[in-house]
Amino acid sequence: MAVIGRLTRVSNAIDRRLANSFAKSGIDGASFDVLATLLRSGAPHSLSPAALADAAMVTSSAIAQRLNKLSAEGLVVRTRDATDGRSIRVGLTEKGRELVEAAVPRHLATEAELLEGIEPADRLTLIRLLQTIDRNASPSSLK
Amino acid sequence: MAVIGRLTRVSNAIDRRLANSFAKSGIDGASFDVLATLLRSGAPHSLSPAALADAAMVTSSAIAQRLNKLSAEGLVVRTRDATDGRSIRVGLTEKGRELVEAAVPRHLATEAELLEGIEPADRLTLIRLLQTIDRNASPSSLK
DNA sequence: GCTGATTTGCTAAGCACTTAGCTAATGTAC
DNA sequence: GTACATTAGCTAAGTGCTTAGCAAATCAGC
Repeated sequence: MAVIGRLTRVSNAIDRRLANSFAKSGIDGASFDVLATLLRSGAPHSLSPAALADAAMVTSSAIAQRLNKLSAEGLVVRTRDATDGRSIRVGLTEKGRELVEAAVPRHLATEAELLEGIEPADRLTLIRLLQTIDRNASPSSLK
Repeated sequence: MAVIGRLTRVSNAIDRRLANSFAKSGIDGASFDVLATLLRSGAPHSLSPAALADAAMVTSSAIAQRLNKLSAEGLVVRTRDATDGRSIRVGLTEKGRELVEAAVPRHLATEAELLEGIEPADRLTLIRLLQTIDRNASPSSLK
């Protein structure tokens, strides 16, 4: 048994492994998360802080702090939205784009290493089981 | 695909669910971790901070801070080890024992809920796959 | 078109962890 | 038996998250 404990443990191990991979790209996991989300969004590589918070599954406050850091490093720029004065557009700078484009392949390689020795069929099984747990963990009626 | 991302996501969902369960017992996850480890250790329910850090997979510094909190709440007591002046024995107080004994059944029930709808055979498969990823994540030669 | 409610993003404060570095007790080499 | 290294636990400082709460812009009802 001890499924839940093991899952948590593996998640922590994965975190450490990925952090190690990101460090080699001169970045941290939270920053990569933001930059990669912007990159994936396609041209013009800009999203609102709210959209970034949603994608990262953290609070908008956490995103504001990540953006402060990334902005100070010159990896993203914040510009006011022309059509809605409340909104902000977060865009990748040239430097930010180059950094994340270099980090992505290394990250994918690390993820591939983590799944080495697991057959495609088993990967699908794993996804199915995780989905079940996810549903159990987030019941609409949270007691 | 996206196995790794999903695993991290599920782990976070589990954390939130367990935190919700612990809250109903008037405790937090980190505190429960310490108290339950002491309870599991059997009579006289006392371990060293180093042993607790090992079990919780956090630094000894983190354990020292958890113990400061638990001690202030009267749930554990620190006593010097008679045979080794450097060592400390962390023991459960009566209050701490009662609290954790009340929290355990609720915690087990929550874990059971999380695994609802997963057959015993699938649980074994899940454990096997997680073990593989764990091994991949912690290679002796961490590059 | 004005007023109150909502949306958006932010800062401040609190929390639990980490790393760095400290003190005190014990072990080891000679 | 003295000097150096090691072990055990701790505090201090830094990090990145959370919740609480703020200010500014927009929306909705009348």
